[in-house]
Amino acid sequence: MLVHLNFKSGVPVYLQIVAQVKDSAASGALRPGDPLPSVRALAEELRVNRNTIAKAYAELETQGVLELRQGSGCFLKANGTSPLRRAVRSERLATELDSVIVQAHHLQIGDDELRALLEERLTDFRERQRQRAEN
Amino acid sequence: MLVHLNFKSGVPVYLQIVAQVKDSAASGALRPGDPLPSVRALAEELRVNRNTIAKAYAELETQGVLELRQGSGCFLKANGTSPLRRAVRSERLATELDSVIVQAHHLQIGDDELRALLEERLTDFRERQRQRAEN
Amino acid sequence: MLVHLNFKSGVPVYLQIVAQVKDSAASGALRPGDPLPSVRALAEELRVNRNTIAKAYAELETQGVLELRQGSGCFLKANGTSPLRRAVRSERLATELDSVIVQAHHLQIGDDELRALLEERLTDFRERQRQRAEN
Amino acid sequence: MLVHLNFKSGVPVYLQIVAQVKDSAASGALRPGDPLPSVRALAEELRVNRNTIAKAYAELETQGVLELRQGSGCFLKANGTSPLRRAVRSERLATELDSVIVQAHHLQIGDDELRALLEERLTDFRERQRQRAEN
DNA sequence: GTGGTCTAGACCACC
DNA sequence: GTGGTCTAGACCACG
Repeated sequence: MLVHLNFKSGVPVYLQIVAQVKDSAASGALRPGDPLPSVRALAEELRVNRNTIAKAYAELETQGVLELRQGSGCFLKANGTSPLRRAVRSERLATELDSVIVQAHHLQIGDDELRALLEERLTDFRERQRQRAEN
Repeated sequence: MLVHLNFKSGVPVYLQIVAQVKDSAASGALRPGDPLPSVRALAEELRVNRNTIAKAYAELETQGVLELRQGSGCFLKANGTSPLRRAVRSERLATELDSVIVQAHHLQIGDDELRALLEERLTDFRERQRQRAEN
Repeated sequence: MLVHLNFKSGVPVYLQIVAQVKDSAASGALRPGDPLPSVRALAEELRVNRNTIAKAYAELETQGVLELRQGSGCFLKANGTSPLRRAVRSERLATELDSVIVQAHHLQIGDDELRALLEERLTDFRERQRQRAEN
Repeated sequence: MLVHLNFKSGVPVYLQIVAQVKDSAASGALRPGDPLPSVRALAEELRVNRNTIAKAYAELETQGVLELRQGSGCFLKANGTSPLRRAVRSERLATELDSVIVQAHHLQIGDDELRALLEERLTDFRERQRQRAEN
């Protein structure tokens, strides 16, 4: 699992988690039957209260995205949301990219610098993924 | 002024206003020196309390986007007035980029596709700016 | 915490609180990481509305003096975290110095006497800091 | 006349004017019978509404500091405030200097830089005085 | 008319 | 318990 939280966006943390799990399910990154991290594990990873994770998982369960099985953990349900077409997935990202571009304008950051920053963060991200895989 | 609010998103109303004014300023829909609707007028238009608008405008003032003058009103500031250090500005954008990268990961969108999408949105943004400039 | 309010001065209450917290932080009466009274507690102590305290604390957060954590409270940040550009910082201080110079002019206090007074207050300030450090 | 306004201090502008005129009178910088600038002249100089100046002058008149003579202008009254002793005058400035020092601490501006900044502003001030005298 | 401050009291998200 | 947001309505300073 890989969740990135923004504590200052005003979006409730548990909804950020819900959205990211649903995205993973819709895109096929998570497949039916896949296990999710336990509440306490994810809470520790994200440095967030367990109640917050529990709330997100509960919300995901009522939405039929996952299934909580007592004692054995938490799994992605088979009849999840219908997988998103490639175009739809791009569209979602485009909205966020637009917001980044506006922000760059106000911070007086030019296009080239923005591209360079993207490369930097991508490299950083891949590095973190590798470390995660080794553990 | 064109501000559209989503009361169900969970995003604070005042932050929605901040984002949309910044967007208008960045795209050129609003130009430096342009007056914005008065606190009272916008509050009435959006059917929101005066204090909520005041909070949004105050936030925009601290971000250097607009200038509030007692008794006279509210005006768009010239760009290039960000009071932040360069390093801080990059850092802020990096946080947003990280969030985009994680979402791309959840949506199973690869690095190359992400780069291409950024170029597409940048082109689009510059195009919109040019159109505004011509009017 | 020791905050004293003057309701007749015409200075907004929330700014009086901001100034006094900054003073405590600068002199060492408050140390990095120290918890501040909760919004509710300080509001009750000062017999002021909760919103007023919240506004003061929010201002102090944007100035990099404290950190507000949802559900956990309010803590003094380490110094050296001013998010402003060096040039902007000098400019802010210059404005205050100009005001001092004009007041000196009105009080018929010459440049040399002003310099001497600055040295006296600086010595005094460093002395107070040292005393705090020893405790 | 030389008045320096701080529009963001939260202190009403008219009270800032009142205080500075009273200081000049108390220190002897202004003497009984001295003329003050007309309402409209001072309003123009300070880029402030004439009502604001009128309010300050009215306040000063009720406090017995000055006298408004119809058609001929505005003059400092003879039985003004008692002149301040040197020690008292220094004390007033000390309070403002303390606030500057605290501000410098938060802006991470060291003692030497502060001294340099004071010299710069003093030079600037004397320069402006000379220009004023030439007109 | 403008924005700024403050109060009183409500509801929410989070620990 | 914590801080964050929002409403409703009051008063002030300023143009």
